[in-house]
Amino acid sequence: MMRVPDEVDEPEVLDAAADELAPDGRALRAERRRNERREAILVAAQRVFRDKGYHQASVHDIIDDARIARGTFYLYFASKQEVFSQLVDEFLRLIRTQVRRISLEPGADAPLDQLRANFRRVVATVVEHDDLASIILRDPISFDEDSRGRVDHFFSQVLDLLVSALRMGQSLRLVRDCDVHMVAVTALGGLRLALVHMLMAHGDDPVVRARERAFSHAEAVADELMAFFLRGMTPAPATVG
Amino acid sequence: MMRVPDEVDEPEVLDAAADELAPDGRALRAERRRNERREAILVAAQRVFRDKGYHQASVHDIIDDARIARGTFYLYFASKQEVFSQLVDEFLRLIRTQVRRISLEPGADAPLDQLRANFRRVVATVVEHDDLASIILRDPISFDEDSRGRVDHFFSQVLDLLVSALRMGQSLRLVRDCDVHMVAVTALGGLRLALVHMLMAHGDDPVVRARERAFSHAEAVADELMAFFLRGMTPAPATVG
Amino acid sequence: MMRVPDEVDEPEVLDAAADELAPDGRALRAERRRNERREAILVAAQRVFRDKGYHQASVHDIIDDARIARGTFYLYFASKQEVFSQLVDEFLRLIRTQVRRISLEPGADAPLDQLRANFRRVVATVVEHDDLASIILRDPISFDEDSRGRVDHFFSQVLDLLVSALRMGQSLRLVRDCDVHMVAVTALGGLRLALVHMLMAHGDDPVVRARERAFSHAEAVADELMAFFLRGMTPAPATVG
Amino acid sequence: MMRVPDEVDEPEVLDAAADELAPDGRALRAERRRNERREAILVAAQRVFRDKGYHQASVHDIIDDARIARGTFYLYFASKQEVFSQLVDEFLRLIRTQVRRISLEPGADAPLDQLRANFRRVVATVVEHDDLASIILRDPISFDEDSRGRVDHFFSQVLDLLVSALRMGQSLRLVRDCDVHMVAVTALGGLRLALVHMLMAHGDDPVVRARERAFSHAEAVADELMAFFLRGMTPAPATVG
DNA sequence: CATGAATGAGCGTTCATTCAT
DNA sequence: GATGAATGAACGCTCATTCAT
Repeated sequence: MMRVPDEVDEPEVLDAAADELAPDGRALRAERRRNERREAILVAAQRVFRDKGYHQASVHDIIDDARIARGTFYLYFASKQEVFSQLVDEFLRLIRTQVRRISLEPGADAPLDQLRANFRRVVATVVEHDDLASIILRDPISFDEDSRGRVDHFFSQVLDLLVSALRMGQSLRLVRDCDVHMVAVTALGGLRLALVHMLMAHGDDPVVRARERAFSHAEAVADELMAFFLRGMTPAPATVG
Repeated sequence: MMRVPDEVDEPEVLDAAADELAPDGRALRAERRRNERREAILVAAQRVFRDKGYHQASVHDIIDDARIARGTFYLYFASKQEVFSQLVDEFLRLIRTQVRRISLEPGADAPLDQLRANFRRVVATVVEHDDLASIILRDPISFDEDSRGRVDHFFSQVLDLLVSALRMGQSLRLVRDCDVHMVAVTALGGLRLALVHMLMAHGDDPVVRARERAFSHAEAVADELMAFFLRGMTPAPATVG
Repeated sequence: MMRVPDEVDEPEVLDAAADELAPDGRALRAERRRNERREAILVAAQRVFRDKGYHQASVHDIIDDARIARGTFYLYFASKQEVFSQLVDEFLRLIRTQVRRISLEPGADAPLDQLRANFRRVVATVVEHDDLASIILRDPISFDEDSRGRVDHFFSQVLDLLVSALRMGQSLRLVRDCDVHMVAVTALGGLRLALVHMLMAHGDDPVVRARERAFSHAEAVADELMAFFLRGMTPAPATVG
Repeated sequence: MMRVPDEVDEPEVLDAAADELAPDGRALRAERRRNERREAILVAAQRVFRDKGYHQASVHDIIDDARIARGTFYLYFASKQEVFSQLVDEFLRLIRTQVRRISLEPGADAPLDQLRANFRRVVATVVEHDDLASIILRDPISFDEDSRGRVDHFFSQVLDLLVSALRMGQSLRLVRDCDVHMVAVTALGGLRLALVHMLMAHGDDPVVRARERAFSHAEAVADELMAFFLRGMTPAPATVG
């Protein structure tokens, strides 16, 4: 989380410098202010989209929350669609960086440990970025067409990942004989709804929090999910995991 | 104001009587046409709501699809909300009639057979009413408030049912020690997404149908779902189911 | 009020007979039913227009009240405007027949007695036809253009009558030196609002009836109006009236 | 998250301060333009409501008259009802400030002089705000429910005022024995219609102006009204007024 | 003759986007 | 760069009138 501001921003600063030839503190500050403003709009939009969904959210809601003028919004984003699209992309990027292919290299951790680590990272990321996650875990029917496409594509990538993992598991005799596509879909659905409930457990409404307290501990959610996926409901001992 | 009593009113009385006691072909046909039209609007609305969600669907879309005038829509339904609400209610009713509590009476079928029968009935109903099911399986954030309430209530009833079934299973040593709420939520999420994919497998787009062909056989879906819920992914033999 | 039905309707019956050449009981009854139906619609329309005004009243309200089908309404009247127009005309005709020019012929009653008789007849007619009167006493801004024109014309005729009566009164030294047009307008306005309150006193709302009980006796209203118009508020004795 | 405190925010603070403490010409001009626009809409709405009444007037009429876009109307007023309501309230306020209770204090003017002053002020206000007055003098049946309530309440207050004034007049032997409620209503009705005709005399239609030229001089109208109310039509000398 | 289903222009209102200041 | 007034297409809904039965 700690970062040295100047280094990260440098490339942008250089671009700006090219315009002026003599970059002084003013340009730097202007650039930084621009980024802050942009970020503030994204944060406001996050809250609004989480609460209302894409179509029901209005630009009015966003600029109200961000305390900026209507026109200012359009200085930073070309449209309501664009700001939503960027939020979606940011979250997809976040999740993608948390999921790593399971390595079967000799020195690697046990596959199930790698799987558990993936689960835990995803769950932690969802909790950390709860607003974004709430948006993406929704049915994309309520998105604009572009974002719907990207989210659908993301989840189909996730499914592909799961399917290939299951196939590998089957070849290793770690996974039983089953329709891997169906199992992948079902597991993803279970994961998604469990994550939604976990977000409720971290929400503001105390009644909902109480109802969903089973989901309040993120790591426990991750582990219980894994246990369920691996062993189902029955008490027969699973030798793995 | 004084009037000589005469037979002036008789024909009317007879007419009215004829209307009520012996409806002729005309009235019958009118009634049937009315019902057909109403049904046609419901079907059109189903398609539109399935494709766009509640808020994004416009009355214009529905009347275009149904090929009727604006006013005609309002002859049959008081509002866009009402037609949506009726679709939602109809589907919830359909599903509720297909799910039966598992009986532990001496003469009853084995609990797992009863469970499997429930699964199969639900899956079959979903396939049979694919448009309605597509609507209800969505995130209710895109519904009107009333319908959202009813759907949320329905799914929370389903969860309650699952939780109590799991508890009973635990007391019978049929279900392992686990967080029943979390398992119930995860199973429901898995079921829901699997049903969504099954609906894709029954849709019109041949590309999608090919991709989802694993879900094309409804009964197989039901059975595989049950197997996954009961035994998870691992090959350890489950003695039950 | 008592009338022999057959005689009054005869001319119309003959018309119908011309069509058929052999008028039997059927044609007679049909004609009578037609008139009754027409009258029923007018009565229903009266109630509706009284309660809602012209533009706010809908054809739906009228056919609901008359318990007929939409189409039936248009069999008897070409439009909502026409039925309103006929109600207006009927009331104007009623009032016109009650107001008679004051005669100065040697054998005639005293002018003030004639005037009082006019007042009383008008007030009695308004009470008797309270629904119609309620409609016409309203501001004609809420009428259709045609009816507004006719009502405006009617009241301007009334004003002309008043003005000429006042001029005559002045020539007879019965009326003081004043702007007769202004006095006529003011008197008419007073009369109209008093009549409106009298109608309230005859309405259904018991609270309103109680508030307006000063207006409950029609003849007293007529006499008090005349007294006010002739003598104003001051106690100076008027030798006339 | 760690940030080196710097002067990044200062310019904003200064800007904000400049906005609030020393509004420049731009802000002032914007404010003025805003008020002008708002006023223009009110004026257009006045004309439209005067010509058509509340229900028959459409937002389309108003924005056409004001030569603005649909959306612009709703920038300044929340609804058609609100703009009407504001016009009504403004006029009621105007009139209320012109009517003062008659003082019987030793040093006060003669009661009849105070009464005449009230009449003249009201008449002058009506002439000055002819459009608003035209609206309010109409039958409130054509208003929205809220405004109808306020106007009805206003006129019932006026009646109460008249009734109590008449009662006081009776106790002072300045008013003859009569039904004060009925006299009050009749006087109010006379006043209202006289004002309506006075507004016609100040309207644009030259034919109407000619017909109503008796009402063209506002003060004369006020005085003639008072004379009529006090003395009626008869020539018997009234010692008062 | 009576019916009531069907029509579509019109209503009041919202909101994403533009642009002069 | 920031503003917010202005825009107008689109929304859900109403209602006077028509017409096949």
